[in-house]
Amino acid sequence: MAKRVSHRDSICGVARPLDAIGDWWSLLIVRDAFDGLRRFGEFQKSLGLAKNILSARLRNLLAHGIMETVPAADGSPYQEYVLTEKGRGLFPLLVALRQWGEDFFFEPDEAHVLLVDRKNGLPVRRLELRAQDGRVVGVEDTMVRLPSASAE
Amino acid sequence: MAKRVSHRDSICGVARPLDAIGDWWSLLIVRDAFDGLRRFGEFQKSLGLAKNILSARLRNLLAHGIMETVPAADGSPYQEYVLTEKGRGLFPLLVALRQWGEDFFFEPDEAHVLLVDRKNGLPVRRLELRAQDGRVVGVEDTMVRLPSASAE
DNA sequence: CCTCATGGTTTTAATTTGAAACCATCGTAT
DNA sequence: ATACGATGGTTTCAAATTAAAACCATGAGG
Repeated sequence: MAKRVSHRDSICGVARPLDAIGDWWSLLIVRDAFDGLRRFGEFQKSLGLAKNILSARLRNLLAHGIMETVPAADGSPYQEYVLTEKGRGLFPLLVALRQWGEDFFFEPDEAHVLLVDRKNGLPVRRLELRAQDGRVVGVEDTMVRLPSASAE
Repeated sequence: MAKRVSHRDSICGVARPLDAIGDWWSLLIVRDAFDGLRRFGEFQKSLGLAKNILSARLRNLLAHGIMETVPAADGSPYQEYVLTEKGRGLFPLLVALRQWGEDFFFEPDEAHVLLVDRKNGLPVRRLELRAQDGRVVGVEDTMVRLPSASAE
């Protein structure tokens, strides 16, 4: 599961997380978890993937501390899979993925699910990256800075 | 390359984009492209992946309209790979991934690259999702709404 | 007990990945 | 012209991963 990571990536902040969720299914499992799914069978039914693969993915998500198992819930003797704090931290990423998908993978008039404010049912705004002073910044306004103390 | 997508996913807005960038390398290529890399050899050197794999990934990114080739630049007879509008649309997603990585994949004192405001060198703020009225909303404040007209 | 539902693991085949070798094109020096 | 190195790939083949299906374990209900 763990892939070798090149030099630059060890401190890059992008490659490391990809090791945890960088495959097709893991993010979909997390999304389903956000939608309230908890049981092995629910995930399998929703995603339609082989049970061994789901098993492996859940194991990986558990190993990375993105999900955890909780003993019961409705009295059944099985366990449930729920997001940890770390897993819930993926919310902005999923929103970003969803908004990108809406922008470029659907026809303007094509129906798709919408992320809405639970309070009033209105769609949420677009994600915006802001600088310390509050300016909205895009790619061209930012740069990456390497850590001052040269590690490695 | 194209994976079968279950019913719910066809309109979900998350699964579709994953088909385009849902593997380990593609996002790293895009990140490198944001960092200014353009040439086949540059990507290969930076990422340290096999040439055939890089070739396949670039082909896929081209096919999905995330990158495009431009004929020259510095006079050399080769082509360069640059992000399209669609590709640049991945910026928020990469920021989200990076911020999640910073939060959970590095020790508090561990060195890592930082995304900073080009204007003054200060780190950017965290991504925040806001409702129409400007409230910052989290997972629990939102829900997904299926399209009213039942498609399929 | 027998049987069913749930939640997996094992087995086996197909696909994907990766390393290395090979090849094509252009620019340059001879 | 022609050898040669740099760049940008493709082909080949072994190894790892994924997927489908069969199998197994546990507890609940009859």
